Amino acid sequence: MDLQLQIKMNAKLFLRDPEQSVLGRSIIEKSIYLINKMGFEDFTFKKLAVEAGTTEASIYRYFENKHRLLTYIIVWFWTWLEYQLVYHTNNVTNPKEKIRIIVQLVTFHLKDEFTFKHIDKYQLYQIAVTEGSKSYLTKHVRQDNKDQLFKPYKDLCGRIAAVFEEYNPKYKYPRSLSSTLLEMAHYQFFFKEHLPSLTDFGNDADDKGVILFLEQLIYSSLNAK
Amino acid sequence: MDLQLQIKMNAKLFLRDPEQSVLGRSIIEKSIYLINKMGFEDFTFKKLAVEAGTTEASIYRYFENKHRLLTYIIVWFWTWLEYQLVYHTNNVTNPKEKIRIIVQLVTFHLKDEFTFKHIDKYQLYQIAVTEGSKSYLTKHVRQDNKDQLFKPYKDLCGRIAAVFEEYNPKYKYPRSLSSTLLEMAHYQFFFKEHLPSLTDFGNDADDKGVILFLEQLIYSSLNAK
DNA sequence: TTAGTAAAGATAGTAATACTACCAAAAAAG
DNA sequence: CTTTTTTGGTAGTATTACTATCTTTACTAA
Repeated sequence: MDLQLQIKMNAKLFLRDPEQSVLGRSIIEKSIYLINKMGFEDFTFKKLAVEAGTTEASIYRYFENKHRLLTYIIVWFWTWLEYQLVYHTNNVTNPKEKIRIIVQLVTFHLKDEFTFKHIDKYQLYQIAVTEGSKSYLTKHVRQDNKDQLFKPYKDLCGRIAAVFEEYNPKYKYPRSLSSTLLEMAHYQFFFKEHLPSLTDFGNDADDKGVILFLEQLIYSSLNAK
Repeated sequence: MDLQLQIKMNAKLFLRDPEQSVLGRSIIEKSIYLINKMGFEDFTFKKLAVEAGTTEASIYRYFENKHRLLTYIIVWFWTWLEYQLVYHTNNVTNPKEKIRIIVQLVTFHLKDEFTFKHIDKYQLYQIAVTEGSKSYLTKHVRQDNKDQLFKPYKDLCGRIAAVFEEYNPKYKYPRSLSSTLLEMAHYQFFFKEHLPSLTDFGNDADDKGVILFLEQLIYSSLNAK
């Protein structure tokens, strides 16, 4: 099965909707490739224009600046994560099973039925790990938040928090535990790869250790009296 | 009591040691002021030169580029945190009391006896919260790590992990729990201020909720069987 | 069929940024 | 005291981050 899904994005994220044209989709595709390859700091609209076979001016017709483009792709990723969460927990009643699925999802270990011609989800995941927090760690975070740019992240966080509350209605920090899970899924993975002594998984070939740590963190916190 | 302390920095962090000259110390002082005021993205060496009453070229004699300067002040902060940790837990034997001190320290709620003429520690703490992770979330993190730039962060993480192990020698993830604490102390604080629905402390006037959450997270994880 | 309109491309230009090369003054060392 | 080293100042370049304008292409609707 090859399901098609169109992710609807907040119109404030772009000047012209990149989903609606060949050039727009190419801009997204090549951004993901380039940001992942060279890092957000070295990524420029000039390089993107060359890669996409167009000009800087044309890219500026879609996105105000490179930070908005980063926010666009990161928000796309969060929105996709929320879709996946809903899709995979739809018929699941046991909150313990839901939590298992959530951890698999945020560590990118869940099989995904959806495909997007112009979006390489694994590359996008890697960008989310390394560059994701840069989308909100800015001085304009409050204005961006007012413009609802981070709604998909907050919705995802809220949905995971609701599962935590379902598991233990008396637990006092469902949202903070949820944002901790979301951030740490990325950070522990980054640390494991690049700064291994900040983790206990330095020599591991796979991500099982990270997953076990996250599960231990969640369950011990939710089960504590 | 007004204790003096000279923090020794890895020589790879600078081209010329800023601690050794009036201009150097002014560069550090004004960087902290400007990065905190305008955010790292809008901070430039030109603006810093104007603020410090010098020229761009003079600043380039001290630091290769603005990212290195950010790394310098963030690493300084980590080093200071480790000094504080050692200083405040020196005569403490009870690991539970040590953990209480650690949480107070990483949330910046511990009284500090040391002063530095040119470093405003509260401003530096705010930079650590918002810009800290940008020092290592780069494509050159591996080379920087080889150059030992992040040693103070790893040492701090290791020291906290050692306390966790002291509290429970059988606990399997002391380092990951330590890096989780260090990151989340900053992130929960940032979220509380700017994206409150990612936390459970949106309406709180103080940081008590964040502190209780972090303690609950640590103790439930360390106490779980 | 053709006139209208919107998207995309081409070209050029500006201000700021990131950095380098080189020069001058002061301090320290022999 | 002269020489060398340190330190700061001046001036430049390439790149980046945009903006403006004009032409071409493409689709759209009378």
